[in-house]
Amino acid sequence: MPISGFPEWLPPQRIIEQQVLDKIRSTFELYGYSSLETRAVEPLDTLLSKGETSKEVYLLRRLQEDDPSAKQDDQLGLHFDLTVPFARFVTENNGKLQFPFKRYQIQKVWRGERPQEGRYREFLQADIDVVNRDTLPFHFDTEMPLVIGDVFKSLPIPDATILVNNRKVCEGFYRGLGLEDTAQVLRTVDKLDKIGPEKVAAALVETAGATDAQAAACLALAEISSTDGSFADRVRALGVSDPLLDEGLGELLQVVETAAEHAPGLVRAELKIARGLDYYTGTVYETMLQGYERFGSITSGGRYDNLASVGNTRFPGVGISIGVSRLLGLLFGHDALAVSRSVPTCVVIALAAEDKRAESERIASALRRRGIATEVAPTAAKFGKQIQYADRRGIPFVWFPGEPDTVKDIRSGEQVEADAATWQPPAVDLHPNVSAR
RNA sequence: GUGGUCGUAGCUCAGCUGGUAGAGCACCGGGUUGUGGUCCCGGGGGUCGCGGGUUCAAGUCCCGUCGAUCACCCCA
Repeated sequence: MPISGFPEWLPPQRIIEQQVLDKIRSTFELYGYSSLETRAVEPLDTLLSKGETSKEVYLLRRLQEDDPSAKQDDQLGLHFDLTVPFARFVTENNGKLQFPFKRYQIQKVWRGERPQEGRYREFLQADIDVVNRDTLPFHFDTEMPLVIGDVFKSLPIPDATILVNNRKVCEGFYRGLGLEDTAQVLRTVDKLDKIGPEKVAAALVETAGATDAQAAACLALAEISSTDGSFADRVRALGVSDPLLDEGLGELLQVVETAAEHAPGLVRAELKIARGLDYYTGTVYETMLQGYERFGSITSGGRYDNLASVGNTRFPGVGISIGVSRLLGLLFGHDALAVSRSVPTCVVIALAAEDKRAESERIASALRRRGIATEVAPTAAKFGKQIQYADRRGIPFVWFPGEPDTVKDIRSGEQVEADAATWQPPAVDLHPNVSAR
């Protein structure tokens, strides 16, 4: 029986997932990120320390616990993202790490929310972060979208757009406007797509103490969107001035312009996005997959200047995380990915009779020694059945022992003489191929 | 966590106002004493998600529960 929110894939889907993970991993490493794995659990107060009290955290409990109601101090919870555990890890090991520290982490995370399509309670995230001691140069903020863009380019998936904003722009703008509760304004404006400008304006007046004019200005800011640097002029044209606003605009401009040079069309400044996690202090990212916009962001992250510290030393960071399970779940659900075979096997060695198994196994060994995934037919059934065994699984070759041996490409029907010591399948057939459907 | 919709063979679905289950595809076997994908013939497979209730009788009505999905919340 399935458990709600805990998806499990079938073998062909798992082949796709592993190849996707291989691409993600190799791309991360191309940019110099080191792999890290942290434990699944963190002390509850670590998980909740950054004000994420609304998070649905799964708790860990022993069956034989003496008194479940007592000892809440050292309560453990499953992590709900990879950034908070990473920040904890950095502070814990700061003496052994070299900064700036670039790491990637591909692990399961857990959130006790109501599942829907593309929303799970247990899911895989692929996360990169850069952390430095004291201050982190801003150019790392511009690197994040480039890494993600390269990952997506290497995968057979629809085009994606990375939406970028900067909290300093919003906070500076709101403050320059005379609104003090910038967090509340941000939360309200974030609902723009859902409830529309009229309701957002009304809510701003009601909950954030805005005047009609202030509310209108907030909406005007939220409407701004561009794939080049023109957004900055449009913001300035709104006539609000504030040092933080200027700083934010400069940063956002760098992200957009860097992306425009290295990956045209990938990034768009979108001044209405906010991102839920409230530890972000500057740049924020989210990603829309073309054709899947209604399922929300498949990648998100941002800059956090205050997440980690030891004594009075700060460890600011910036990171972004790919929602691997969401991405795959959506694509699987829409039958958008195909794989050339459902098993790793490249060659099936036919078996003429059960007492010839040793001979077939010798051929299989010879092929395996040279890296060709090979299995011997499970029974000495009629050759037609053995070919069918391969065909059902999408295995491209069937090998017939004989004098001489022959190998048949069952897609074309072509059968040629072959020597197990030298025969090589076409490179594309060595492993299952994942493609868009 | 709150509310709505849905849940019949592996898959897609049929089953009228309640009378104890069917099709196509898939699968297995045979025609084809041994190199498949066509065709023909035959076959297996369903506690109608699960539990309870109403009724002489429930796939069909009611309640609960689990699962899928949608909205809210939140977010990958």
